Amino acid sequence: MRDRYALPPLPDAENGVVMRFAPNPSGPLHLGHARAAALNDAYVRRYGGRYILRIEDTDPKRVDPAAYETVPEDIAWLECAITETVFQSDRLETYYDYARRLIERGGAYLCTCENERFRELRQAKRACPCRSQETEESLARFEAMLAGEYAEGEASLRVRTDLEHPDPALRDFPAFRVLTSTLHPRVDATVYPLMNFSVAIDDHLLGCTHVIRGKDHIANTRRQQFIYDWFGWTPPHFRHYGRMGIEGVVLSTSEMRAGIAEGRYGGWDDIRLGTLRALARRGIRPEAVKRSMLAIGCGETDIQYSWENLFAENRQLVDPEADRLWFVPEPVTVEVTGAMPQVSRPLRHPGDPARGTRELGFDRVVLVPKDELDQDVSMLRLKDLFNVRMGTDQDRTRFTYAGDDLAEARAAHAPIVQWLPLGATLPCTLCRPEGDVHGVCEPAVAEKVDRVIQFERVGFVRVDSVGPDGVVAYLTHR
RNA sequence: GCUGCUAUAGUGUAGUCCGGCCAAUCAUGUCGGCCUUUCACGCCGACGACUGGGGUUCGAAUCCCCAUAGCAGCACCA
Repeated sequence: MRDRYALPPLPDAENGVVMRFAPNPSGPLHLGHARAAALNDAYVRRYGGRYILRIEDTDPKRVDPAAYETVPEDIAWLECAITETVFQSDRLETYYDYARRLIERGGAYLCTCENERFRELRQAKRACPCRSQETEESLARFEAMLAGEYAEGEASLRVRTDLEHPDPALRDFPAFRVLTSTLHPRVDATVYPLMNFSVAIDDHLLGCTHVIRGKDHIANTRRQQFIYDWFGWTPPHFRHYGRMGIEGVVLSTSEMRAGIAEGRYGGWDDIRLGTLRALARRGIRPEAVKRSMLAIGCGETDIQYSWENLFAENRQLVDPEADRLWFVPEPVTVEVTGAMPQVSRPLRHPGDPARGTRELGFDRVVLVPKDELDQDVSMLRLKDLFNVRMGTDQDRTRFTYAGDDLAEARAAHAPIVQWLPLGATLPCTLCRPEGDVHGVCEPAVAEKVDRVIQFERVGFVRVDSVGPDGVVAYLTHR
């Protein structure tokens, strides 16, 4: 039987691979990044080799300095087997050097045409005047560009491709531009390579054998091919997967940033966001994220992924480990008559009795979920305690002890309900994407900060914090 | 508009290269049942798809053509 997480084999991979995950440091990583990171990671683990984290920070306008911290953190959380980290901003001299070599080979020229003018010419499949310049002149003008003799927008180094190419996007695309209006947080530069140039140079120099990335890069792959051709290099094997959306979630860093700035979201780990930090905060395991991404694979079809699939992966991981505890949402105080004080000892985990029990003392008054009282039943089973008959006394619900026999409760189709003693509880807020629920929980929940537990009959939650106002927990999923 | 890619159940996915073993795989979901002092887990069962139309062929999810739909690119972003 086929492994659900198995990926198709890669060509020429038998002797190991060199792959890379190359994000733009513009913010924390999200599910979209996770797909690329997980796919590449899985192949490196399968074939052995190197896995490069390459920070693509050649556009200072798109660099968020904080991301130099958050991106490696996020990738570590995802447990990807990164073997080395490379910053493109450290490699500017290398790119300049290869630019000179490309010019010498006749593969690039320095263009000083106005943008709009160039676009018109390109559309018409016509060469711009700069295209015919001598190699020497291109070289000299490129040095002048590096020396700061051109202002922003005045010059760019273009790769000589094919003016007749049916796709105008591939005709003489730019490789370098001048950028002085925005300072780079890490380096002092005025000339930056464009993505297609730095990526082609780096993939070759770092020895990348296979590249897996989104299909939004298909045109870039063709552009990069021209660079490989000029240098006589063999390109890596490429594979492009389709666009992925997730129901109800924004996977755009800029949109998330705007939402945070406007106060619509509490931060990058707001549980309504698709960032890895938000998933972590909800109690989604990195392994569940990776498995989901591997199950999706690298098909070229666009997909609308469903949370259900991710949740199912996570539930499988979390269920055997999560201790069971009780949370009573919207608690109602009810007096129980006819029963002696006693101690109930529910199991910490029904599948693993060895983990022991916790103690809940019953003494006349209990807190039960409000919703349970609205049901059209006359009998209730207080879980791990006894049966009660529901009655009312002056508009208030009252319980009367109705025996210990579980079979009787089943026969009467009595709901089995979690409860808590009046005294020994902690206030608890359960945060869900649809809104918060207030209630009380067992005091033992306070020992579970940062862990995923199951609130029985409610769902899995991650205990986020314990403060003076009680416990804050996030609903992971049911 | 131009250039290109893709199209299997509610969702994701296998099968498509090399046509028959596919009345189409697996997971998830929904419903029902069993188990159970949780509405969880586990187990059993049911539901549910080859975008449409032509063609080639003894035979098409698979090959060809057309249509339709979606997506990507057409940035001095990555």
